[in-house]
This record gives sequence, C-alpha cells and structure tokens, in this order.
Amino acid sequence: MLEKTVLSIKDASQVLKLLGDQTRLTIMGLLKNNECCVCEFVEILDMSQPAISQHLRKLRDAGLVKEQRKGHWMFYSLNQEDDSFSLISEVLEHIPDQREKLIQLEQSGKRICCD
Amino acid sequence: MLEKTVLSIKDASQVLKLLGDQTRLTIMGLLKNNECCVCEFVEILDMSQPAISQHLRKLRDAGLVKEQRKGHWMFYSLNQEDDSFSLISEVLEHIPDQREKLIQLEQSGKRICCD
DNA sequence: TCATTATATAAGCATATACTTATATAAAAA
DNA sequence: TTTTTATATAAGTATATGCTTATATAATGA
Repeated sequence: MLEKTVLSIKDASQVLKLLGDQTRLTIMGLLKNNECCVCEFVEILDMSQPAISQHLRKLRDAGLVKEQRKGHWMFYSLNQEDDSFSLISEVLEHIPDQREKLIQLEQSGKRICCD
Repeated sequence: MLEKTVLSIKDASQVLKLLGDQTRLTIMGLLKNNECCVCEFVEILDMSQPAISQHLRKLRDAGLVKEQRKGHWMFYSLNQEDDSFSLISEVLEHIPDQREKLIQLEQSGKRICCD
C-alpha cells in the first residue's frame, strides 16, 4: 500500500488543477497502467499533436509524468517518485478504467511498442 | 469506510478543477470537519466577501457543498450525499489539516456559532 | 418602519487557459 | 545526405477564470 503523502495547499491545488481537465485526466488514466507515446494520445483522444504535446508539457513541467525517448517515439509514464504520486493514484481510482481504449488501439494496429 | 465511487471523466475533471484553486481547496479543507459561514471564510482567507461568495457559488452549483441559513448567517457544509464526496474526502486527506485556523478564529472571538 | 448586518449578484476587467496554424528539431530511413 | 516520421515549440486568438466595485436581497433589531 502506498503512503499517504500530504502536500501543501499550493502544491495540491496545482496538481488538482492539472487533473481538472478532461484531456489531461484521460492521459493520466491511460498512464496509470501503461507507458504511452504522443501519437497514441493523439489517436485515442482525437486531438491535434500540438494540443497533446502542450498538455504533456504541463504535466512534465509539474513533475507528474516522466518522458523517455525510444527511437522516433517519446514515451510518457507516471512519475512515481514525485510527491504528488500518492494523491494522483487515489484520484485515478475514481475514474473509469482506460485500458479498453489501449486494447482498441492495439486491435486497430496502432499501438506503439518498443520492447 | 466510505465506498469508492467512480465518476465519469467529465464529472471527475469538473470536481478536480473546482478543487484546483487554492481558495476553494482551503474552503473544502475547512469544511471537512466543520460547518462555516461566509464571514468566517472572509476572515480566515483574508479575501473580499464577494470573492468568497463567488467561490462558494461554484462549489454549490456543482453540488459539492450544501448551504443552510441560520438567522443572519448562511452556513456551508460538505454535501455528503453527492457522488463526488468519496473522491473529495480522499483528496482532502492529502492536504494539511485546517482545524488550526478555526481554533485561531475562535480564540480571536470571531467564530460564529448558532447552536 | 427604518437601519444594520450578512450575503448574493451583476458588471467590468486583467490574466490564464486551451486550442489553432506554422515552424523547428531530432531520430531513422532511403 | 536528403527525406520522412515523430515530437516540440512559438505565435496568435477566443474563451474561461477570478478578482474588483457597485448594488440588491434577506433577516434581525431599534
């Protein structure tokens, strides 16, 4: 079981504001159990690539996600080392599981895997 | 123990956006263990009365808080019947306890009590 | 009834936000 | 080495947000 980290009001509200957007909350839900790259988010969320990249940048700047380049692709994952991770994990238990969307992506042959 | 309610992405992001503001998050933290009236928030948060009332209206419109008039005063409390309550309760465990601020208010003779 | 107190609402405004389009960069492939 | 693919960034813009000031409403008390 994860430890319950207490954040300052300032830090907590910053995290919650970032989660308080449908696009970013879905991104975080997708990252709960998976690594994903930008083009997968673009496909699943049906949004422009710059729009997705700009959301990811906000999440990265705040330390909520990590990025790792693998060839052409930049893979994003939750930053489990960040103080916000405990709060985020609990929040994500209150939204619908997003795995189905990745399964559908896989079935349509658009899932990216570099392992 | 409270049941873990799952909200839609849309509903969850709306709740998180409302919590993603320092003023509103502090208000919710104060309401975690107490009923409070508008003038108490004004005093504790050192903000104008209209600013506080506008934040409370957003929280009320979204169903996160309830209001009850007692004489001159309008008392606000968490809406425990709302679907968002389970999420909100967990979020509030990740911020510092706000009770000290109410104790200080009481000691300065400015706490309102109608019971 | 009229004044006072607590709160709500309306209008205005400066800033923040989330897109868009255009362009830059970085890795791989031809 | 040039092209292609994936991503990042910059600039512009429409809308949302959170305050301000001014005013309205609602309950109490003189």
